Amino acid sequence: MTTIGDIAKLAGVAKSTVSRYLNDGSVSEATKRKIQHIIKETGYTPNAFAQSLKAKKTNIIGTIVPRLDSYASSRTLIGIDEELKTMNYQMLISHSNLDLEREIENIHSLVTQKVAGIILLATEITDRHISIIKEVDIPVLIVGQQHKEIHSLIHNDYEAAYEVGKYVMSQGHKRIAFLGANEKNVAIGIDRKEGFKKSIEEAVDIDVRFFETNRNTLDSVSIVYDIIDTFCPSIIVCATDNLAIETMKAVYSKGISIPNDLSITGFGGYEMAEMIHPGLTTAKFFYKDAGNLAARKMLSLIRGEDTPMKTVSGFEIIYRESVRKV
Amino acid sequence: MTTIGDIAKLAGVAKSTVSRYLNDGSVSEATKRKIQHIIKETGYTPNAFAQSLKAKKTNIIGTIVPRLDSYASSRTLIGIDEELKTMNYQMLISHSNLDLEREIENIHSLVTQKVAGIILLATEITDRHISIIKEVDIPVLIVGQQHKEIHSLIHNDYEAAYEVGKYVMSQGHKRIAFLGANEKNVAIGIDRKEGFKKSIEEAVDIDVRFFETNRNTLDSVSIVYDIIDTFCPSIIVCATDNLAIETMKAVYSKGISIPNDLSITGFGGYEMAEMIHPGLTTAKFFYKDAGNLAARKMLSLIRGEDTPMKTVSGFEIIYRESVRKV
DNA sequence: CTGAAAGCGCTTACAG
DNA sequence: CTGAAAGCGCTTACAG
Repeated sequence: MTTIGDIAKLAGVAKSTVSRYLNDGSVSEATKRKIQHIIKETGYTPNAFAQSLKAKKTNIIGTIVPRLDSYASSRTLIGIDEELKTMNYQMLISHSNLDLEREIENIHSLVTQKVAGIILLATEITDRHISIIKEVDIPVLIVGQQHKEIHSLIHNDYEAAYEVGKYVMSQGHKRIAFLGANEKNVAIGIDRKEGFKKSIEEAVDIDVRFFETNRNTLDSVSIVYDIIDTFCPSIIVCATDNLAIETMKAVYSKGISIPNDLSITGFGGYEMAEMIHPGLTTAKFFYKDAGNLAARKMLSLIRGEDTPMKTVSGFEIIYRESVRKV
Repeated sequence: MTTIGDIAKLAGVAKSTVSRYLNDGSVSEATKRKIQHIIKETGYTPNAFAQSLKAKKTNIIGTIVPRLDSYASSRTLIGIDEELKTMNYQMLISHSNLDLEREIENIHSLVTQKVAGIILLATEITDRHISIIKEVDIPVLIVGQQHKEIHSLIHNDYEAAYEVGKYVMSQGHKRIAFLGANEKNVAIGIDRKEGFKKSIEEAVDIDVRFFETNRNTLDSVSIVYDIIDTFCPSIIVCATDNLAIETMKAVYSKGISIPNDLSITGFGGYEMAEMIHPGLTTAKFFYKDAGNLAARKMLSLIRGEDTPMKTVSGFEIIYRESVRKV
């Protein structure tokens, strides 16, 4: 292992000069070239531990992800990683397994590891989150949820749901079931529902009913059976793509055809929404782009630049075959 | 930030004693209690950089993942992380984005970061992989592929494919299409095909044809149309679940019904295979368990224990509605 | 622009 | 069982 001392000796300069070359760079052109050459030759890379020990900061951004096996999370992480790399930062992932307790522990342990900042892919923001985030002295950015006291990056759940609602009505649907998710997840459980509600506000002559699951996926098919038996809608608007795909399955199992007898929509724009048959009409969010954005926002937070508390990432409605015009 | 020096002062002992308490622990009961108490009170956690700088090793296991947004990868990572935590190790993920060049760079950069070992979720093992893995002086474990010169953990692709083949024939299928994946991925492209071939060796009166895509998913629907038009099988055995799901879609688009007119099977046991309609018959691999196993295997490699070069993780055939008895 | 020196928070022989 | 001291590989005032 070559150290900064070896480089210095080979270049005939002091360690501090090599260090300066590596950092601020107030070094003469001649020595610069000499050092550069030697570093290339030896394949020297600075010891990150020594750097961090001395500099008391790292170029590591910690991320906390509730579920590694979720399309939205993975895509967001890919976006964060991609952007961080270009800025010479590194991403460290910690997995909370949907456990809010563990999420808080993870914040602590990332702080102990002296990460430069934390990006939390959030599901639910509790008071304990708020207080620990404020108490910690590195920037924390939440993605997917918002809170007025914390920097956040959200998807435009509200607008997306509004557009979905408008589209559904434009297709002539009058008996509409909205299958929502648990309200503890504000973005998915509440914002999507409220955006949808807004869209039907001025509609006349329609019948809308709201249903809710305990999670972002189906707890049991019985809720779908219930919706069909008691309400008999022409369309079910589901709050997530996974929910929509599971609903489709439950619908089929009753011998009902999609979209001929019943239409379905989702939210998310997961890869699967396109792969299945019929293709799922959905509001697509740009998870990877949001990840890029989050990384950039984190960097400006670290640099102490003036950064808006809330950033909103876009969406696009994808029209596929799961919705029929009535 | 409290340091080991603060603890020492408060406890009235030397730093080395505190350090000893933290490590080997040859400390008297009395001082042990004293130190323990102070550590608890101050919430002291050792500075990981200083530790690593001095000890020249870390308790970090680097993982290299080709795609973060793949079910198999995510579940494996969850398994690795889970197990590593119980052994007081930490997982560091680096993403290669399916780029073999980057995979090799990642190995280098993990080594630079002094990780204790590397787990590579492999897709393709090239000669350059072999040589860099041998040249590096920390243990490297590949998961998902095998190579006789490297420690590996594989899924039982061969046996699983054999069982799938046997099952398909037990259901009376005689015109069978096998839709394989790119052979560069040996586990998926070759082992699954060979296992399947083995199962049909002694079958009489059947007609089997082999097709191949360039990736693990469908490049275009035309290959499915081709299979149907030129061969007209009663079942298509697909080398991955994603391939099977996309094939189902292509099949539907021709107005063909599954499984009435055509049966489909996959490999993987992805969450989606269950969520779609009809449910996909598939060989399920235990990705999370494999991750657990990989972590344990890595630890015994680090400890220099005697470890078999190759470990094989199990599988289970899941029977769902996508296959019909003819 | 450059170098000598101190120090970041630990660990590890060594001596007692 | 315990402590003093050296040193891991860097960075950063300070002085020139």
